[in-house]
Amino acid sequence: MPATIRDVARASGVHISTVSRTFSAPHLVNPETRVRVLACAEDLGYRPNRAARALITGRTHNIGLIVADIANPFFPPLIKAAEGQARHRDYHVFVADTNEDPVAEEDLVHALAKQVDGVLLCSPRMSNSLIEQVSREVPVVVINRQVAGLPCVMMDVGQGARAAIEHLLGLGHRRIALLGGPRGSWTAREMRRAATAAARGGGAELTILGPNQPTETGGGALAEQVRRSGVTAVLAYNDLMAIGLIEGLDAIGARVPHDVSVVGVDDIALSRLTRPKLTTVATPTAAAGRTAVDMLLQLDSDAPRGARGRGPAAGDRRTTAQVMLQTELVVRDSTGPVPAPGRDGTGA
Amino acid sequence: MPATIRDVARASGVHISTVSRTFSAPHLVNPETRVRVLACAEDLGYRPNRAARALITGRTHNIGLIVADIANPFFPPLIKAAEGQARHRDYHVFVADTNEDPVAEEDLVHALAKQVDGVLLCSPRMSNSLIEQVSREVPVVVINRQVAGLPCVMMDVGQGARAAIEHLLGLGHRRIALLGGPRGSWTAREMRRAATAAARGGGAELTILGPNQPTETGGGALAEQVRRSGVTAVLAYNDLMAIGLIEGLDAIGARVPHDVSVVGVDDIALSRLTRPKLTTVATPTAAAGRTAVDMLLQLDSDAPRGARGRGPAAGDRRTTAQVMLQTELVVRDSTGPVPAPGRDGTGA
DNA sequence: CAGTCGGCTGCAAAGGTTTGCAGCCGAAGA
DNA sequence: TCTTCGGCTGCAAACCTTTGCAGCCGACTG
Repeated sequence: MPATIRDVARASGVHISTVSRTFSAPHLVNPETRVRVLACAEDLGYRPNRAARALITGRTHNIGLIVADIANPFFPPLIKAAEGQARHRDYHVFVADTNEDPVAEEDLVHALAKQVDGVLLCSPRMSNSLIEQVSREVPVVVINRQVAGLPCVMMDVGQGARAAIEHLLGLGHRRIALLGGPRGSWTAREMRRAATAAARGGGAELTILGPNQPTETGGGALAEQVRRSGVTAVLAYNDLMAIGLIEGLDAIGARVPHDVSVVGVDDIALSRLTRPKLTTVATPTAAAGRTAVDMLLQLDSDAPRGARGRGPAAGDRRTTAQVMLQTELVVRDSTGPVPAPGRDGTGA
Repeated sequence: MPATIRDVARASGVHISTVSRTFSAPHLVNPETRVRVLACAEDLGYRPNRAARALITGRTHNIGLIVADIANPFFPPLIKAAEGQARHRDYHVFVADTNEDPVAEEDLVHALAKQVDGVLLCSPRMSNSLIEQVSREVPVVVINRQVAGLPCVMMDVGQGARAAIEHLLGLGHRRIALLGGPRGSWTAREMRRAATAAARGGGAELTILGPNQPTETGGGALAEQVRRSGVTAVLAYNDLMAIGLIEGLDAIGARVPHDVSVVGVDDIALSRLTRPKLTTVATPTAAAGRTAVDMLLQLDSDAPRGARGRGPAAGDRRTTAQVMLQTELVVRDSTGPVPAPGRDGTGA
């Protein structure tokens, strides 16, 4: 039923190769012929079959986007931006969700490999060595993680954490907790390192709680512990945890920011809607998505993996860009001056 | 570089057709041969090329999922569920975002058509007739809209709206506003119809405000109008609008639920996190995603669009299931008894 | 011993497209 | 008039797989 190149050729009285060229190399065909062919194609509703094209050109014009959890509000803006950018360049995007499972992640890359020109690995849970390994099978751009020798786009959460800690120091806080993220998270490590340094530099004591589930529940579960620890401020791994924590604290009678100040990370849409509005480190997720797509597409417009193309030549280590995107502290209502000493936040 | 079926054939000393059968019809090949082939395949890291396979079988094992706005918190759970279900059945999912643009929507279907076995049209903005038209090009399942003759999965927002209105009536409200959704939305129409009927049945007066942008901003913009209209309760098109409205009301000094009760629709994750927690009509979005995928896959396992398959035979109107999923009113903190008469909500 | 049958495998066409190569035609140059 | 050349177009191979058909072989039946 769907019109093929052959139908168009027959209808317009030319050879199929001419039709092909009309679409893929218009300058090689006589303008008159071209318009005729285009007219017939339009008429028949012909659209080149990308699968067949991919078979011979070696490019599918598809990319894969693998994330840990689509429903985590951090990802949708990134997915949206990446998809938009990709389509703008005439690429389609497979989106896949690993449910935070490193094994699923690896399987997914393999399953997708033959069907895409490259894969965006977003906040991967795999080990670095595994990432390097799969990157030999299909071009990869890593988001939210640094992997030596591979193109990466990261957000400077280190700087963000520092800014957050300094903000808290400025408000007089000297006992601060860091709610750690999930095990194996590059972001979590970076935050810890930067926060520790900043706290030390400011003469504050930093308590690290975690690793934890990077969810609202994960944050809520820590309320008791935060309360008991006697800290007056908290930097959470992400907004979800921060919000969960605020809920949890509220449930046990500690008010934010009066008794405890809380800072999140990501600036998800939600953080503007909770009460109190969340002070947070804004990460440029949309920009990250766009940048990563650009890098991936750049990457494989360089690499001619034509039909008979062999693997990367020896010494072919491409210039693997690593981009660090800036973050920004957004001060809202969940942080305030340190409570007067002697009060323990019980409100008594 | 990637191993082809030929490499495996050579390595295991059989013809390529035997290798092919080893994967696609194992029972046709001698067990001994089979294990040998499988071993070689494993060895060479061979994976069948789905594009080449699609070329001849006519099935891509891909589906398309088209949504209006990935970043709208209503969609991610649906996307996640659909993707999970699809992958569970060995299908991959293209996700595309139309930015609420009907034209982009149509283009997208066409662009994807050749590359997928079917498309999920989620809360489409196209006209019904256009949907029918594109459905002749590629199998389609429509989510959140009823289109005659096409498989659809809908959520019973009518019932939900009724339940919400009755809940408000039960609290004593007699002047209620409905914040309408975007123009052309089936859901918006259903809600309006059901809400009107329910209000009339309960002897209440229903004011309809809209159509509106189905966003937080859209809701916030209506705060003034709601306040002036003198209603004591509001049913919003969705949670985002409800939350925006609550924010807006708060900004002009009207408290929820003390002065005005607000009900949303969707029960997005966010609605549990705002203060006050939102009373809302929960829609089974994940179930909708899964169901739609099942229907789509069922659909084209019926239709043998084999290599030489022609279009649907005359009188081939398949039994096009239309599924209506139940909704449920979740009562939280944004609704309360009608304010004492004589007070106008100014707090005076 | 001839014939039949079943299980397994090989053969080759087909699916829709791209692309290097060769050929055609007309025009320009000698 | 004969070459040369450039601009278009046709030819056919190639990409990787599936699948109907036919062939092979050994065993069983009569």
